[in-house]
Amino acid sequence: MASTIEDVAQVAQVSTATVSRVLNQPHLVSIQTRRRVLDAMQLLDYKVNLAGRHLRTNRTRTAALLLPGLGSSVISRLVEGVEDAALAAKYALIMFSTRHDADREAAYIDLITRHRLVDGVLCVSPCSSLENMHCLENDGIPLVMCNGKLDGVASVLVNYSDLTYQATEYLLAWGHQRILLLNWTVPSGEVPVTLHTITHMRQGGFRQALAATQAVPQTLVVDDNTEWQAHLAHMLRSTDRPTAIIACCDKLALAVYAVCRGVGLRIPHDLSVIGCDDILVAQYVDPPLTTIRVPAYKQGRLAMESLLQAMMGDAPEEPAVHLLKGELVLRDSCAPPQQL
Amino acid sequence: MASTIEDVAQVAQVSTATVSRVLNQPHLVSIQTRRRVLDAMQLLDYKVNLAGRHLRTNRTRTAALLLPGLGSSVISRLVEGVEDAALAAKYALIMFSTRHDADREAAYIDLITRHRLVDGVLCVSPCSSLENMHCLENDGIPLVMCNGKLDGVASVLVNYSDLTYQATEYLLAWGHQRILLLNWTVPSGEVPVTLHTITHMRQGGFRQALAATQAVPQTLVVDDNTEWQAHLAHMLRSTDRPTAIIACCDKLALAVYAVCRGVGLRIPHDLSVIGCDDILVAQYVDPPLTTIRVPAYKQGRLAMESLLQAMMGDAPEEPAVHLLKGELVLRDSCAPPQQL
DNA sequence: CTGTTAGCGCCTTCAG
DNA sequence: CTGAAGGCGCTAACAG
Repeated sequence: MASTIEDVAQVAQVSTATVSRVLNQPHLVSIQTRRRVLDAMQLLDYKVNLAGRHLRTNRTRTAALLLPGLGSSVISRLVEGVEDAALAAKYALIMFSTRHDADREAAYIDLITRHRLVDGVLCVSPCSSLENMHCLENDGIPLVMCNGKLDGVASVLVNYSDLTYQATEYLLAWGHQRILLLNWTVPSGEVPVTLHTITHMRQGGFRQALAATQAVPQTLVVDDNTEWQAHLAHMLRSTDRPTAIIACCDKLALAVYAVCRGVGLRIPHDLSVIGCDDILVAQYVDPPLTTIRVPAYKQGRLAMESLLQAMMGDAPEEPAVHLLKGELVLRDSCAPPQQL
Repeated sequence: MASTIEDVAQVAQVSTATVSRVLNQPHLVSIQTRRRVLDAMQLLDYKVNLAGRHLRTNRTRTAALLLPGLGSSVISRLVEGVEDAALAAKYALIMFSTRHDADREAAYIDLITRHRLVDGVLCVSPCSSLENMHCLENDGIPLVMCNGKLDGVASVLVNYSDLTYQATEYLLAWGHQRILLLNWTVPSGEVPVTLHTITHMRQGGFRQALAATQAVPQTLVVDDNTEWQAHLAHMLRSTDRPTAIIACCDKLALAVYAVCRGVGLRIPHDLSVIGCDDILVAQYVDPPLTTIRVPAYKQGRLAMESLLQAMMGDAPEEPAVHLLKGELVLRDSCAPPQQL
């Protein structure tokens, strides 16, 4: 059916070793021979059989990409970075999206380790337990993380701590005293703190900025369901309501917009709002949303490059940890607090 | 290093053939032997080497997923459907996102065909030329398309024609006479019409709905750049401006919101707007956006199931073409046209 | 620069 | 129900 190097060798009147060399170390083959081999390949419409190569080399040139989910613009840009780096090195990507489900993530990791179908794993915002990650470690499969940190594992982090600090400072500078942080819930169970860096970094930066002031940090935890919206509406109706909100993503920030309309508060006059991610529509809404922009593409690219290094075998002794900067994008959703 | 079936066979005191059977046709092995083999596997922490299996079976149990891009909620739900179907059948997915770039898509297809690294290809909203697709066909690699149609190729389509028809009817029923369709541009070059089904279906449904009326169909083509926004602003300032707009996605619809604010028109009083995709924020904006919701998860699931069938070898004679229904989600962005 | 050779790990007939 | 044996396509020594 499909032609093999043997067929090519026969047509080109050379040995299979030479054909293989043309494929992998062309500089070791004389121009004339190379030409003959390439012609034969074209003639036979030859295609390398990767299974054979993988079996022989014991490497698949494939990496697994473990994502928390798709459909977020940040993730998608991150993936583009990963993809570009992988393709430049001729690596393929097998994708798994866990949809923020720890069980699913565990199942995927099990699948990966049980089948040895990849040379390395790139894990973005891991949500499952520590054991799973160590499972990979122990198997000697190179691992790099984005937005998560584990001892001895290379990772590329965005400094959400500093960004949230900046956002909070920005609001403080405008005189806000009652600022609310709208943050994700941390999955329950004995999940290691180190994994959930974003949520904790955010919290940390927020607290740190407020520590030097009289302002009291308020936090509202957001679950999957929509109860938090009713809760927020209730808070916003009270007399000592927050005058500013920092949301952990733009979608949430825009949900706050809707809650405000329901309650009769106007942004930014009655309430300042800061989002995160800088999604496209953030600039279209009324008022345009002040938000945090994150170097997602760069993050993905760096992470993949780091993983490639590890897969190539020349991993640095001390696993690298990158900490990337983001920026606050000022638009019109913040203003001084109203005098009550 | 890693243990093989040979190691397992030795420990379990059986032949490698038996170990292989335990892996693939356990019912052919006696309970006792099976037990012994499984114990040995556990003891040795045995993992199948897929490369060996692939080489032997000449199948990789892997499918390629060719996406136009990530970061759209529709795509992400579609991918979830694909993923669920694939995993249920124990197939892995290799992902490629073309970012609406025909060259990139062609490169990916070349990669796929040149390496034979997948058993089948699932192509979503293809953007490159016909040849590439036939390239796959000719290679005998099973192919299924989403939102694109090619002769002899199975596909799963959403009936955007009908949906746009419905949306137009809805606006007509409210008395609109000057309706504008905001549609994507069709890539230039000798790109086959059959590929760009969504764009054309939309156009078709729109024209069809207006054909029975005196209303004149207007279309504005949206490019990657933002010039169209200035153009739209200009149109909206004219005396015979459109009184309603159908946008080909919610992001665009929300961009229209912003243009309206710039021009001083109010939605829905001065202008009715209908979007497409029902992104999360569509319900948060002011006014909540009337939009088209599409069964993306189901589409992905069906497409993958269809591809699995083909990869299993029992493809139907006549490649299946599914046509899925969507629905119009009524919110508050439409109203009767203002009396001028 | 090129050829010979020996497997990589697995599945699958064919016998028993 | 189980075992023996061959080979899938490729690469990497080792010779020449």
